[in-house]
Amino acid sequence: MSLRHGLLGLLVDGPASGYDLLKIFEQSLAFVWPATQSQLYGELNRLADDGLVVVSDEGQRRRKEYTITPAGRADLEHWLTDIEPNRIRRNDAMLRVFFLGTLEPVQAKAYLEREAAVHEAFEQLLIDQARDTNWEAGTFNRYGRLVIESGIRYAHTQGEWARWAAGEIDELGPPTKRSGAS
Amino acid sequence: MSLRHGLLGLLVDGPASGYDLLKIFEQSLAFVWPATQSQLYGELNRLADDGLVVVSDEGQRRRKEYTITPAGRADLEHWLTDIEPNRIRRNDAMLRVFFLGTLEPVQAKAYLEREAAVHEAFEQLLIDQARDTNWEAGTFNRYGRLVIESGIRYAHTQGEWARWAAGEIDELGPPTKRSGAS
DNA sequence: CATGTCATGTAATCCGTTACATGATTAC
DNA sequence: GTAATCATGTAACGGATTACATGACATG
Repeated sequence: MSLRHGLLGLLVDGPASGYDLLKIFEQSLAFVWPATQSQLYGELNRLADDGLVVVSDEGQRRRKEYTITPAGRADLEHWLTDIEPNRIRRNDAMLRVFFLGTLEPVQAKAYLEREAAVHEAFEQLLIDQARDTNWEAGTFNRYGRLVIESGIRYAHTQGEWARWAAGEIDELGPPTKRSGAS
Repeated sequence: MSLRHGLLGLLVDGPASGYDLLKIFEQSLAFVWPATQSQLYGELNRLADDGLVVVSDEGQRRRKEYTITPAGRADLEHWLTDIEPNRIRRNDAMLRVFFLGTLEPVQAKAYLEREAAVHEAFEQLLIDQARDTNWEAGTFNRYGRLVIESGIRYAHTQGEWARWAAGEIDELGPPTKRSGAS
């Protein structure tokens, strides 16, 4: 139900169309909660069915403008204060690390160095974005700054970790092959 | 396709049943890639259909022991070296931070302090687990140590971030309510 | 009048979760 | 003999991804 509440949260800042919300999603929420166009339009219709938003205006080009209702605001607040966040954090890149021992050490090391490079680049991207954003405008952006700071710290430690881990490979030595050889 | 390759990776360490693999998943891979019993048994059958594993033995109590095939090993290696990891990291807890401005500052602060506490507790849990594990046994565990170290660093920085963010709330001031009030 | 952008929707498929169902063996 | 553990499977449902489809308006 996170997409649903993501949309409600954006609508607190004012009425918007699905198209508007999609653009905002892509620029801001996408790194913590990506959503496709399909999913977003579907969810808006369901929110309207449930009375958490209303179509407050129909503009040109079939545009439907949605406004959050009091019920929607209540639901958002309930979500924020009473529902435990889902702590499940799937991490494809980290899953692979478990199995690096099945590769030659050179390749395992290459994998970790690539990870380091990716995180370092991403950190720089976030730093640039933080610098170029006007943090004054709107509640939403003010808290967005906290989120981007978390992203920067995350990318930084992951980069550091990957560099350290790449160094550890030499000490771990060659793979032990069970079942097949031995 | 991560569950699939997680299973293949575990089977490199030797033949195992679905039941065995489920236990290993729960203890080790679960924090980076949780899987349910249902999903796991289903995927093993699909792996067998695709010739990446074979049923090498049928034991008591309907137990089926799976062994990875050369094709399975090749597929695992291909995944590890040629396929870019999926970088999408959905984060329910962080999504909420975008919308903390819709709450009273006291509540926003409470949310972040709770986050800090959760991460600090989790960090301690991982530190204890790292201390109590025998890191000598098997390739798998040796790389598992790198993963757990990453978890410790992640939990640590997230905890630090949440404490810092809680402190920032005072400076961000009261929420600006658009659409409804104003 | 053709192309681009604004704007919304549907359908197929995949992955993951929850719940249910059942059988075989061991330990008390 | 009954409870616990080992062991595997199915069915229903929901969320996410991809692809496809279409319409309306603006610009050159």
